Amino acid sequence: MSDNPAEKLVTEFENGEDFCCDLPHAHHSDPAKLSQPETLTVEKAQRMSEFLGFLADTNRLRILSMLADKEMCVGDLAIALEMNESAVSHQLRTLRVIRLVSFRKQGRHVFYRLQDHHVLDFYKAIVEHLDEATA
Amino acid sequence: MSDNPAEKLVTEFENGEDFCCDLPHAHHSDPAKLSQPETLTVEKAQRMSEFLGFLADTNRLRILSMLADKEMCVGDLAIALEMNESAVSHQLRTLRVIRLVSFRKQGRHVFYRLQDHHVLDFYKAIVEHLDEATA
DNA sequence: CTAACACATGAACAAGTATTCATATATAGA
DNA sequence: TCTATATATGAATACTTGTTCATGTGTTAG
Repeated sequence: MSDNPAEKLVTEFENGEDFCCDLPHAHHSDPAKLSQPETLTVEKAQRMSEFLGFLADTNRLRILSMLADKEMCVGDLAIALEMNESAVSHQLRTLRVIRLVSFRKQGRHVFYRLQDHHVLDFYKAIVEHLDEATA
Repeated sequence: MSDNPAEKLVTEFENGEDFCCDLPHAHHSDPAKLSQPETLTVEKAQRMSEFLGFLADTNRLRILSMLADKEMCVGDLAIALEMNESAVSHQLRTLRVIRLVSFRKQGRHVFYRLQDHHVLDFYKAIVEHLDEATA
């Protein structure tokens, strides 16, 4: 919300042809400038893709969707989502590892919930953006 | 690789116990209410995960990061990202298919750019949220 | 104690995917 | 025309990942 990177839109092209492409690949952009400040470093891109990859699963999204509404235990999640309990447990483990959910134990049950409001906000943001994108 | 489960925070009271869990799984939530309005349908979760999956790749993110700044041709992207040209072309193809980028041909070159502002907005939103999330 | 239950976890298998290599198409220049 | 360049694409390979099955751990009830 604070930073506004790469605001410069992509709507300028035309005029083409003569200001470049004369030599066998005489780079169309200044090589020294290939790494702008806004450009993702490899490391950051890796962290981002890793995180998005964790989100990019139908059942994990459905689990998060459930937990966005209220905390639930493993068995009920399995029933509600019509999934194998083991599968749910495995998915919850990965969600736990990346700190998207936390849990509390109560007797034989383990109740899971979204870790914090950031997760909920991000989840909602994705849903909204994707409603537009895939409309 | 970060194998550091969030196993803390678990410190919750133990009391409870009697207001539920009497029967062998007498669901903790009303079965009739398992599908709330906010709950993702399977179809929507699938579309979302598919879309997120396309984004969940280090090199695709780096390509988008580049194109967020300005349009670029395949060869320059390959050089800037130190990737095989073929790999870049393949990735651009998938980005094209899901309409995240568009292109214009100019002589032997093909210049790619982000498809529209939604893509840029979404990309920025992710970067911001992940800055918080992975900070 | 013993049995039933709730959940976790490791291993194995299946399905998906990114990269590379070889090749194809298309354009520009000689 | 022929050659070099720029990009695209199919196939093969290697890698990742989600699910299932079997089993292990911990808890409650009888």
